Amino acid sequence: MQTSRAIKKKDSRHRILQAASKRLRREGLDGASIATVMNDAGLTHGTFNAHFKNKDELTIEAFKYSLAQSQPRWVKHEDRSWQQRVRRMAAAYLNPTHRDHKQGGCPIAALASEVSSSSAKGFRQSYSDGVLSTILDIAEIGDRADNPEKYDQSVALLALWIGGLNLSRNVDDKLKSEHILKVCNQASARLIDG
Amino acid sequence: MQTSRAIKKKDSRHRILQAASKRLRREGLDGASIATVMNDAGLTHGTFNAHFKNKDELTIEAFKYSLAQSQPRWVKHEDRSWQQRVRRMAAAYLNPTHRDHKQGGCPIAALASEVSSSSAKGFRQSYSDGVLSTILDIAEIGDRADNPEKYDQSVALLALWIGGLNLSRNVDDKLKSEHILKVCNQASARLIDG
DNA sequence: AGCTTGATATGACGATTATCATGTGAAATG
DNA sequence: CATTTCACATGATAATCGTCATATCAAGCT
Repeated sequence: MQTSRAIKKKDSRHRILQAASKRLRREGLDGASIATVMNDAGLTHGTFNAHFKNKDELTIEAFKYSLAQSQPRWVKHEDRSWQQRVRRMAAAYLNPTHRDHKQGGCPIAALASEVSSSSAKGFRQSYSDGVLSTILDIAEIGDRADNPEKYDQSVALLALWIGGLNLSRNVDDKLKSEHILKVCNQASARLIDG
Repeated sequence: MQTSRAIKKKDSRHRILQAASKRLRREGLDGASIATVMNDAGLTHGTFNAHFKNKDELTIEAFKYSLAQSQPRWVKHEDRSWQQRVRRMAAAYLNPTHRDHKQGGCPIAALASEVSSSSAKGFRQSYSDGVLSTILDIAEIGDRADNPEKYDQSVALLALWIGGLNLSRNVDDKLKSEHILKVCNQASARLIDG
């Protein structure tokens, strides 16, 4: 049975994860301090250990949480073709809204250059798993062997998207930033149309 | 005149920048603590202020330093064509050696996802400038107007390279990591050959 | 009702951080 | 050679961090 206390705790954990995933994406691995996250969740910092073993565990869980949240990005639409589908996904990924909402956006892009220097081994593993499953999601296959060509195209697309999104986030000039997004969109189309 | 003291100080500053640029690329913005950097440079942490105003200034200078160091990556070779040149650069960028030597590699890739959350405003500006000048370096032009098509191709290439390098750094499986590099190399070729 | 459980609060701990005031010793100056 | 200058060392400072021991108080159980 779910006692009201258990429900309350589950709800708190959910709020903590929600807050942590936002901070994680917006401010990076070191930015999401426990005190800040707990405060965002409406709790005091000392209660943290009751919900997570330590910060590494929170980081891993928050990453998985945000990855699951951004999963809808890759789900099937009514697309006429895979080419059509990829073009739609590129447009959704490489656009000013996603660029300006890092805290709610793709965690793979948001943490791309921080993972390798993280001391949390489990987090690196989770990120790696996330990348590989995202590639398969883009390709709409369960394994590379199902369609090596599509898999390889998806790898290049994800690389282009992550790189393009981060470049656009880091270029001050608004016009140039949006030009980067546009150009990467076009390059996506060229990569699939062959 | 250069007194021996002035030479010594210049040399110390050089060693600090060298150490900081390595730490910055390997461990990110927060990883390069002053104490660690100064220790790497063979000095004590307290002396830091004699060389730099504060940590933000060090970060900016270290970034510029590493950008200048990796400039040779883009310089002219005896290439038969721009296509040939870009193919050579892609191969030099997207390879296991560069992947495994983050501390000596491209600072744009090493900090790609950390810049936007940095509190150091001057650093974001420097990074932005670095990105834009790198695009021009790849295109071998002085301004986008000189050759808009080449400029746009260079934008997409840089995005693909940064994204691909970071993905390969963050995928645990060695074979899959190297496959990512290979695939992005091929995609580079397709983006230029049209 | 009395007792136990558990979710959260309070507060302290050591470690690490950036910054800065002061001390020291050797190089530069006259 | 006496004095000044300056690169660097030493040590203190306050702030922030992750972690944890203990307290509180309401929910659940007998």
